[in-house]
Amino acid sequence: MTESERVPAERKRRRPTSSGVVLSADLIVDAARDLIDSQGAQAFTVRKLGAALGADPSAVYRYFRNTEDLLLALADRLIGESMAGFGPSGDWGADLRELGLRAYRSALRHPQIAAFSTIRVTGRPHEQRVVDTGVGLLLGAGFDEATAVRHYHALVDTALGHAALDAGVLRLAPAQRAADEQAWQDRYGSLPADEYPNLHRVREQLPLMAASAVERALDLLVAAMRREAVDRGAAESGATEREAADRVAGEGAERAG
Amino acid sequence: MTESERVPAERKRRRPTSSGVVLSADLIVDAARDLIDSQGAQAFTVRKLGAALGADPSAVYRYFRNTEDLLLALADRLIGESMAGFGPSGDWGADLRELGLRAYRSALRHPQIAAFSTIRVTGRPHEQRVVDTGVGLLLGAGFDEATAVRHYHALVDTALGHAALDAGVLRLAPAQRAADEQAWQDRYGSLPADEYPNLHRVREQLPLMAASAVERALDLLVAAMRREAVDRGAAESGATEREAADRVAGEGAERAG
DNA sequence: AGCTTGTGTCAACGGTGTTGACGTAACCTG
DNA sequence: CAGGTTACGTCAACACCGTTGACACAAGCT
Repeated sequence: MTESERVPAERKRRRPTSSGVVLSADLIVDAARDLIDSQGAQAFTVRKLGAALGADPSAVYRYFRNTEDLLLALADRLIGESMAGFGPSGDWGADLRELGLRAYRSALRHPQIAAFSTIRVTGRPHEQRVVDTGVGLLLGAGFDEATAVRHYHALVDTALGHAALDAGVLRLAPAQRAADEQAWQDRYGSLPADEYPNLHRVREQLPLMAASAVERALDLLVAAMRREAVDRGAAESGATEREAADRVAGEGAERAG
Repeated sequence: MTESERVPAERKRRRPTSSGVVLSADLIVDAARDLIDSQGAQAFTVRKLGAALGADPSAVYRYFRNTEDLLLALADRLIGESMAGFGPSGDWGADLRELGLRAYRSALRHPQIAAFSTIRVTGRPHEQRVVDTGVGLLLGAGFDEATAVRHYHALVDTALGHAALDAGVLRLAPAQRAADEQAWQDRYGSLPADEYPNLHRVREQLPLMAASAVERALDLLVAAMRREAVDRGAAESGATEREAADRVAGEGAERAG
């Protein structure tokens, strides 16, 4: 885990800090996550991290090249956590939806990280595991390699994109969020029917926009993929489909351990 | 435009700076955009902005409360620019796709701005115009009010979400981007077939993931909406039941507060 | 002409990430 | 059990950052 330390070799000389803590890459990642969770996103600082660890801030640089490197390691850990306990149900469409939702939720749980690091391909083990699973679901559904990759990409990026979007709302201070919402209602609440006829017509439905659209977007994506799979299945014979699905299911069970 | 100045009143005493430039909110927004466009996102700094303007950095605070206020004003301008020249073609699906793509492109054109400003509802005229147009397209396609709002929301948020995602890549310096891509290929290029069977199988298609998935996602969304519209048209009487079910299902996904 | 005051400038504060030098303690060798 | 290497924690410093309060001055009004 957390492979990209500054010095990739295993550590032997584990000297405790002045406060007695024995540092490690994992411990630092833990502290970073706790800091972000408890203090809020903008409270994350190398100096505060050092204080939370009971160590000099610069000690972090013995383990990570820079803060971004550290945040990437944190992002990968979150990916792993979000997928804990996930196992294919047999319905590839529902599984893909679940996969996207899990990515969304975990990204959203840590707004700062979501807005900053879901944008990067971490390329780390947890991420690779998820990609393998997701692509496997689509291959099992009968899509060819290129289409499976493209559809997986569209689905996951959509989930993460919504997360990045919604994370921004969470990053706002509560007071400002309330003010924003009020301003929104003020502006959209009373619309001139002649100038904005469509907005006027749907004015009673506009509060629907306050909720995240991620589930709806995922539903639509999966629906489109399902339809496409059915069309493909009608054209060819669906014999291969069941075999591949079995392969995916077996792999998911193995991952849990 | 640019409404949220520190002092909303119109300015009268326009004293030139030491370098002879006469400041204004618009001029500052212009300079900020030029700076971001030319120097890159992370080059944006109040101090550098001051230098680019030929003024003391603190002069900016006579026009905007803080940097975020300034960037919001900039975001507002971009919304207007992105929709310039848009006109419905008659194919509502294609128009919706175009609407989403325009939102995506304009957000992406200024990565730094996209990363944080797509999260805010500006509630200003430009935005209202876009919402009215998009909802109108869906109403014209035969969707009821609630569905039109929800589908518009899903489409636009997906486009903006992808923009926020892809903007992160653009925010990286070119050298780092290349290094990232190389690292990505190294990690995903040679994966053990036994551990990652699906990734191994699609390994030749993985470069497809380097490109943005926004068009593919929009295509899938529009395809799903088209299919739904056809179904609704075919069985007009059964619409009410499905609608009620939708409303119940949609209530679970509120943004966390 | 004189007064008010808006506005540009200056200096400063308290932060930030990051680095290079340094000492010391932990491990390896003998 | 002694000595040497050196990894790693610490310290001080650098170059930035956003933001603010005091100040000077010129624009505009009376």
